[in-house]
Amino acid sequence: MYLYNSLTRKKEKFVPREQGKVYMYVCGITAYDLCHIGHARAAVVFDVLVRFLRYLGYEVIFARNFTDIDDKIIKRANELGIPWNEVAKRYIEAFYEDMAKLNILKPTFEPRATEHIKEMQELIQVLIDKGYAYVTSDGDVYFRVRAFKSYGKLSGRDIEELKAGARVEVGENKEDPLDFALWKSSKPGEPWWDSPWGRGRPGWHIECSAMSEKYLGLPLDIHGGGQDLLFPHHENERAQTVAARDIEFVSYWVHNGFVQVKGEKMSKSLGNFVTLRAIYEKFLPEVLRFFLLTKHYKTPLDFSYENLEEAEKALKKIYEAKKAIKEVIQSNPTKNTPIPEEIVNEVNEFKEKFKKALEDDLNTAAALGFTFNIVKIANRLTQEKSFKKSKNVTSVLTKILDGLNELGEILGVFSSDPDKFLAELKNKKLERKNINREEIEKLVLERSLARKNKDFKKADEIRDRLFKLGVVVKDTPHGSIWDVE
RNA sequence: GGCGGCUUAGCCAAGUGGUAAGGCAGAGGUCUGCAAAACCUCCAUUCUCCGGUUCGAAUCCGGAAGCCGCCUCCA
Repeated sequence: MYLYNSLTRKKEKFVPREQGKVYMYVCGITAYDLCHIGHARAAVVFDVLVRFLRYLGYEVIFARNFTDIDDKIIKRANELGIPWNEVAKRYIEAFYEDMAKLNILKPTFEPRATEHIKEMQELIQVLIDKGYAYVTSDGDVYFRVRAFKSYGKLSGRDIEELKAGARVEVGENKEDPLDFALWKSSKPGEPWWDSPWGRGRPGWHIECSAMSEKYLGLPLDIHGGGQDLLFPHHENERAQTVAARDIEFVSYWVHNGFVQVKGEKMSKSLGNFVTLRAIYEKFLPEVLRFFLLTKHYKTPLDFSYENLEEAEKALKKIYEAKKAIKEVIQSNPTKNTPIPEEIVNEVNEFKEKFKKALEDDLNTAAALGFTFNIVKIANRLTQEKSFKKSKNVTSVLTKILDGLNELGEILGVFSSDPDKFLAELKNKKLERKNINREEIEKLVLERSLARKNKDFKKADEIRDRLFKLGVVVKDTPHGSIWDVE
């Protein structure tokens, strides 16, 4: 397995600290609002990484945190007129619902910041004792950035240049503008915890350092998150842990690229975000997941409903091939037809190629390319008369189907039952395009009757009508079937 | 301004020195009452541009242009 490591800015061979085990941490959400596609991308990317590492035989111990106390949560609570912990609870629940639909596996640990105040305080105390942090007269605690020599190493920043852009907020009492908060004294009306430095609450960065170490030990094999977390969040996490423990924090830093809309980053501040719930109203979650995997995880991914529809078509193509395979296998063919060698070879190589692509810095786009190659072969075997009545073809098809299911399980897509998926997809598209099912079925029946009576003129008229409604009819030996365009 | 990234067909997108995967759209054919789906064939002599290294470059080096991100909360 090779991974691009943000720390070294190189693709590197992945070697975990303990043989056969991977300790992985990913920054989760701050629970103050609904998740959008950007959150989904991060979740899917690291979910696939976990699944693939497990497929390779590693035991993966995976922690993903919830930031459940933070300025934004307090702000949101004031807006909604409910307690801050209610805000966190509400959005954590929403997160679970949205992620379950996306087929994201549950991490081994899901630590919450508010449940680890003690661990954070202990870590802060170590930093104070070692001279890496200081307490102000207001009861805030700051990290002394200049005391930490390799600050900026992860994000490739120069401390002098950072200084030029650094700002000091009103009321802050820092030694240096670069210093960041480890502990913030509470203002009236804000939640607080007791601490050696007075009542207050933790800064954002310290939770990840404290919780990742507690659950996974050091150094973490993999630390993931969105590219936007690289600076300052991850840089600060690294500073805290390295300064306190005198050991490198993370072996492999992995950052996923942004989801963009018309070339711009999708974000709260730009207001161009699309929530997962909005997507789910129109598309199956699996379609979104598939879409998110069509591009390499590091590069920006442009979101549009057109692109989602393309992903939907592509995914449908795989499921239709699976459905056809199932049907041929169930028909118990008896003949024996020689299968061209190149087909046999390609089927045999499929899994290996797919795996190679994922081993190369999780190249899901390339893996999907190989998937379509095999889909094409499967279609040929199920559609061509000479093949589809053959017994030996069935064994090849079984191999393809098993392969698709096995590999689909890594990506978390196209591994469901095809009939189930296609039925759900049809419903979703009917809903999306506002098509009345009864009306369509009535027309299709009418047309079938007309065809039976060889009244092709009427049949074609009805077909045109259906087409205008957004429905395509296909005539098969077993009768007419229809689908949403 | 500093740092980083990107630019491959009408669109989406792989490809990190050996002669351009895949998907969508499009054209022709097989099948079909006609269609649809599927299959077969075709669809980038060329990878933003200009130089260079090399037997050989989309891939390496230098330069230019355009776009994007981070530098403040953000997946």
